[in-house]
Amino acid sequence: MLDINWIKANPAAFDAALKERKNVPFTASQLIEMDESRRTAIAAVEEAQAKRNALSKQIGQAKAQKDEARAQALMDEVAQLKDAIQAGEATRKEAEDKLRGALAIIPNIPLDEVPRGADESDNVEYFGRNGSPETAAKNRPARPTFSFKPKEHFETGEALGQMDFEVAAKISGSRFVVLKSHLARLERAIGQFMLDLHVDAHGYTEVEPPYLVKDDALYGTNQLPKFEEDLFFVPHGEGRLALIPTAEVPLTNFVRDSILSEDELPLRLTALTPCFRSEAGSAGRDTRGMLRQHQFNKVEMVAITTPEASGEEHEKMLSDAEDVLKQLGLHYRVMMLSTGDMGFGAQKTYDLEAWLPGQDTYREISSVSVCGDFQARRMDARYRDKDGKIRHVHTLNGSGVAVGRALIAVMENYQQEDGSVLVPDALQSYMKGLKSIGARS
RNA sequence: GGAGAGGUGGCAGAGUGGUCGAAUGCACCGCACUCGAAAUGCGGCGUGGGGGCAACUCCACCGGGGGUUCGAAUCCCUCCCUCUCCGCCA
Repeated sequence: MLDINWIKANPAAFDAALKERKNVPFTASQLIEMDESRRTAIAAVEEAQAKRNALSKQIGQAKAQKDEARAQALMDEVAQLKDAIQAGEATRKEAEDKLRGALAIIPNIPLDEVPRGADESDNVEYFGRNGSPETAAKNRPARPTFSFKPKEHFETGEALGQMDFEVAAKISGSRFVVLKSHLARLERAIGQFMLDLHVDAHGYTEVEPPYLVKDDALYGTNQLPKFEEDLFFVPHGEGRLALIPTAEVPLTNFVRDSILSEDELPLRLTALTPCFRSEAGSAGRDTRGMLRQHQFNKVEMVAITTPEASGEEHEKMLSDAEDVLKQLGLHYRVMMLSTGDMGFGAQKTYDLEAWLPGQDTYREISSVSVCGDFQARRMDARYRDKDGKIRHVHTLNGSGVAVGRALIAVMENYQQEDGSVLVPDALQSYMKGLKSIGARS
């Protein structure tokens, strides 16, 4: 949620900044007009309320003095205000709802350094603050070479008899997978390894959050009101709960409706959870394999910071995610998303794309975003700074990383010509020392 | 799921229809005393919004929503949550 006062002060910047973002339904002048109506309505109703309060106070005094005649006269007078107040309040609510509803579907303003562009073809490769293609090549795992034609993960998995889409379809339909045996264990190992890494080496607090959340929480992290069709809901009492599409939802909402003190920041949380997405708009995309599923596991990182610290925290979070891929020996690149490719709530997003030799391409395996105070305004998450001033926090979130996609990357990068898959060094202790997953395992 | 009790400021805890945004204590901030600190004394100390250059002023908020009333923290309805007991249960 953007600040209407900021829009009022910077209408041209608002219109210019959101030009590159998709589906921005309002101009600054429209929003400013809504705000004018809102404030007019507030002024009207508050004037009537002030009058009513003053008269009511006099009634109390008159009654205390046993002056019933005067009390009655005042009561008659104030009774006439009642309709005006009720009507005024309705007008006010309508005006406020209209403005809030409009602001709720307006995406965040990209930071200046974000490349302007229409879609992912305008994304720009990123090598770090002081990085270059050379330093990146030196510091990241190299792209593997193969003496045979590498297979896609589902070919390998099905040949191993440990990845089963048919059984999954029987049980749950399309976009589900069943993992078995050592591949199931490898999936578990990857998740445990990543979670441990963020907790032990990167300073995050491990969290086991609820997987079912309320609409309010979804609103706070931007899934509602605009992206309802991407979610799974279950009925609950008179209402409903949603299955989390990402642990970002429960973790970020930790700070909803609260005023933190500055020395509690930064707050760094991580969780390994299943994620549930209906993938409503992606019919026909990535239908083969387990790249795009209705359910997958993911390790999520969330950070809550001061406005001053969020930029640096974003770089840290990126490097925390990169560390996972480095330790797993997976070749990757980092893309800074263009304005047209960024998510709704982001000010700036880095995507980590792992090299998938079976697909002969890079695929997104992590997305790390800084949201500024956009979510904080929606959640009313604030902190008291050193001078006692209350300000909105900044929020960041990033995958660290998607477990299912990491499994794909491991399977494709560590595959052998005989169809077996080597276990990366970092995972062997999680696999009881197992070094290779073969057909007989 | 049933019965009962409760939800008030950072915390504890008064307040059952009018001058209550709310006593008191703790915590916190400033000042005085002190070499310094403690103790003590004095003062300050909620959030959001409207108006105003400002001083300031008005409105709303006592779990959420709705209602009664000239007037609601206080009365009524409803929902949520917490606690105790019972039932069920991984």
